[in-house]
Amino acid sequence: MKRTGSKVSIAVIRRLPRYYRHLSELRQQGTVRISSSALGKAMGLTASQIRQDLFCFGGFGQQGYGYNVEKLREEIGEILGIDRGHTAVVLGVGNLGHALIQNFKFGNNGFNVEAAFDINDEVIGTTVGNIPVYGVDELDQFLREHRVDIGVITVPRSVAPVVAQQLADGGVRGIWNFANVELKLENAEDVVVENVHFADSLLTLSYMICQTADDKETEE
Amino acid sequence: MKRTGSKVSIAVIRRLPRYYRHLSELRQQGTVRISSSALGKAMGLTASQIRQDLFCFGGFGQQGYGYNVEKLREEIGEILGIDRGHTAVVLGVGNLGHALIQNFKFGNNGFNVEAAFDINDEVIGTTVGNIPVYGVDELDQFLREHRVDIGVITVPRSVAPVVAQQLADGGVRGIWNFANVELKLENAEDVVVENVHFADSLLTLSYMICQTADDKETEE
DNA sequence: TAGATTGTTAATCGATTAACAATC
DNA sequence: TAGATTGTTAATCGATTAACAATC
Repeated sequence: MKRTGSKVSIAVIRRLPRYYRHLSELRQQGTVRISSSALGKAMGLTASQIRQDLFCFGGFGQQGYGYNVEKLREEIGEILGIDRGHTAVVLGVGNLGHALIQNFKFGNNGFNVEAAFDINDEVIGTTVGNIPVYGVDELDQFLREHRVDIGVITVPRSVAPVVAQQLADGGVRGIWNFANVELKLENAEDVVVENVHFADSLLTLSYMICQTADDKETEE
Repeated sequence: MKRTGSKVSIAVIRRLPRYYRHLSELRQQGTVRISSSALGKAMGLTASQIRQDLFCFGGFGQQGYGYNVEKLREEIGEILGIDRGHTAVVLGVGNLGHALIQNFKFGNNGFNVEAAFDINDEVIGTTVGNIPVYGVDELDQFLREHRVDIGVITVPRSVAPVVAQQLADGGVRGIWNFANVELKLENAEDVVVENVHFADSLLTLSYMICQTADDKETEE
């Protein structure tokens, strides 16, 4: 089990959810065991890298056999903290907040959404997919009365920093940020911010399609 | 200008949109010039890395002065292809498709959304934020009649592969994929897929908040 | 047992950082 | 000119790949 406290690189960490997803698919297909080379081929990674990645956490395979899909999936899920009963609140019930609450499977990733908050009187007091919507003025009190692990920020970028600080002060441990700003938090050393920057993603795609077009022209 | 055809690493490319965003903010604040060290401090990068990154494209600074914010922003924008008049179509007008069309500023990133497609008769024929919604059965014809650079996939994961293949066959150059599947395209060597995996992002955050919690316990 | 495949160390490769001459 | 800061090469660091003994 060797839960080494020593740093595992962020590159490895960001591959874990992909492993988890692929293993979940394999499990659904009824695959019982898989070798590092087979998994690598399916995911576009080298067998070596997969073994090295898993070795960071102790290695969950068996020589001559490979990895048990079900077991490896569970182990990775545990590493990612899917079994910890994390809780979340959503800040901003606009189009994106709505979309996340209604379509995104928080439960599959070990999170339970406890409440949502907005400033718009038209949505306050309603529920979205069984989640109650409160006014932002009730946020501080809610955070005092409930253990909330993360806040999901889907408010406009202008108010995002304020809401983020409020969440951090209220004791959340992480912020999942969909607003297109780099959040800078005060007195919040331990609060982790994970950004989802749509624009960055789209611009990367923009660059890459230009490249393929250019390559064709110069035929290199 | 030295537009070297030689490979620029993906790590560098993925930093370019961040540079662009920060430079846009600086410009709005009225900042005229900035040094690599000042920009580095603001972005959490080393000055060396910034100069090295920009050097990949020829370097846009001036010794003893630094970088002109406006000019550097424009240069990076050009590298990213923001000025190329890219076009997009959105596949799936559910909550997420709606959110993207109405809230995400495609225009700021050099994209114009030409149309959206869905299977639901209730939305077909309507418009969302001035974008007409057609039936998916009209997609092939639309792609034949219009130059569409990218397709934005916000359909359920079960139908995503089919739609993606249709887009690729129809000649798009990129796919911006929000469905939680790894797309495998046939006969589409040049089609670039950029994934936005919400689950991967959330699970990474989940891991990281577990870490900070564990660190505290073991007080290392 | 023989074959397969991992765990784990070593070698390689690439990306980041450091250094400094060039030059504005 | 003197000071500042880049462009650019060299050094370092870290991540990926290769190799192979361990072992199921």
